[in-house]
Amino acid sequence: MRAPPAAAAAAGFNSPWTLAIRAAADQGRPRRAVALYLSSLRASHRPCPFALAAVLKSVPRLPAHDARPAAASLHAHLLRLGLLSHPYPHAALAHLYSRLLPAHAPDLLDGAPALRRHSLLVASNSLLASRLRAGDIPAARALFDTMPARDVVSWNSMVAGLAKAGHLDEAIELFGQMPERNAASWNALLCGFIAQGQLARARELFERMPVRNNVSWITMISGYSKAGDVQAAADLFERMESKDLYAWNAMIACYAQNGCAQEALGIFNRMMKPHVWVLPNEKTFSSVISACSQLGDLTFGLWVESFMGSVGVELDDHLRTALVDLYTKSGRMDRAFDLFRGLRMRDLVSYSAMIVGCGMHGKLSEAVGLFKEMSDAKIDPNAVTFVGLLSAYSHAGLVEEARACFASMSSKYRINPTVEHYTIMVDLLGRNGKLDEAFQLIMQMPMRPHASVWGALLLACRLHTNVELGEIVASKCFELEPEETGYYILLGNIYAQAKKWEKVKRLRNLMVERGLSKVPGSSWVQVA
DNA sequence: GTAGGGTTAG
Repeated sequence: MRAPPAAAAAAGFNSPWTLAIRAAADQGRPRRAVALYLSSLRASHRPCPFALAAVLKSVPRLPAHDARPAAASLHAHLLRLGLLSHPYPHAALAHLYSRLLPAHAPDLLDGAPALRRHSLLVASNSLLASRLRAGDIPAARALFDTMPARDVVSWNSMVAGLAKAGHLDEAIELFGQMPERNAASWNALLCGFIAQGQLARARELFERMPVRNNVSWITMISGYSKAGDVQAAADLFERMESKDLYAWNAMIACYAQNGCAQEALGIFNRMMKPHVWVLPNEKTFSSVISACSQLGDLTFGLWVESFMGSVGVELDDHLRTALVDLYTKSGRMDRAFDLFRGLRMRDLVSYSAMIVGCGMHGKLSEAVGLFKEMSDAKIDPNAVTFVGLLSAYSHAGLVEEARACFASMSSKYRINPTVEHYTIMVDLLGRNGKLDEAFQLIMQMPMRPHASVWGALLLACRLHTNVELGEIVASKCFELEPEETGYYILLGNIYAQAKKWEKVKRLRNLMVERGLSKVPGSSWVQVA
């Protein structure tokens, strides 16, 4: 933490209230920061400009719909108190508006108070950051080159901005020229390597950085997480000395996003232990709910929902969407619809979650209605949306509609069908007796057909007792998943239905030969 | 006060 300029080192800069508010803002607990500020007002009758500056810092971290009203009321509050021209709250407010309404960013430099040198530097840094956030590297560069003074924050912003925009060489060059470096400077480079997918290089840098802070660790952990290296992420997490909320959230998200739902809940439980006890926030619960959904653990999900209320976490749109996903997967469609209707803003993710849910539960007209509503709202669908829509048609057995929908993906929406879309189509065509068309579709797939695609067709061959195609398809399945006995059973069922007892016997011998014999014999004839 | 970390969908 930079010391305040001598003149500003007035009482209040490091008062307990200010420190607590600043800490809450830095820990990503904006609501707590606001609550603390309100308490500070009640506790002392003299409002403190430094406390105000600290609370303003937390406003951009509030949920989007709360940030603007909060900014407006704090602005009015400043005016009423006559503190608008105090350099600290003024700079904080200017910065805040630059984040919420970036178009107004140039206003940052015509300050209401006569800006002293250091305040001018802070304001310039805000403007620089705002140009970098907008991705306008030339404008940022121009400002950086003409700034009368630069401090480590200016350099850090520039290095981070260049690195994230993919100009790694320039970032490294600038980093080399820095007159002074702190942990954030190293983090800026680290972040750049990770953004470019250079994990090994990032790790090397991480290991030889002279200073590391929690941000460095978490940047590295989430880098591994995005690269799917869960083990590397977990190893780093365990090595961390003081795990803050961001660290716990990063690890829970890592597990949840990489399909390790059980482990995600395990980490959450650890953080809830009395001797650890870190107060969770919205991000924590997003990942936890996603893990519950993957596990289909409705009971735990319901507990989480009520627990959120008890720790004062508000149900925002992200959380609602995560819950929509959980409830649709658990078959609680009414509850899911209620949550969906309560969204402040419906977006691609929430529409897709709901459409997929409708698809899973055969609610065709709802799925189609939602898709239309979403198109009317000018929200472009993505591959997930079509998984939902296609499975809705598939459930209803509407071959013609599904074909048209599938074709429109690439022709109208420029979305390449994935294995999953092909699987749904193959399953639908197959179940409706269009075995040849399904087979042709698999042959046309631009990617390598996964066993599940062939498996869907094999199921259809059983349904329609097609021995000839069934044998071809089964051989593909055996090849792709040699350990999976289910395909042998399906083929056996086809033979049995066709009364090809000789083939049944030969298949059983084949299974014994391949060491797959521990299958109850009864399942062969069950369907016959 | 300005830089830097975690965010939901099949």
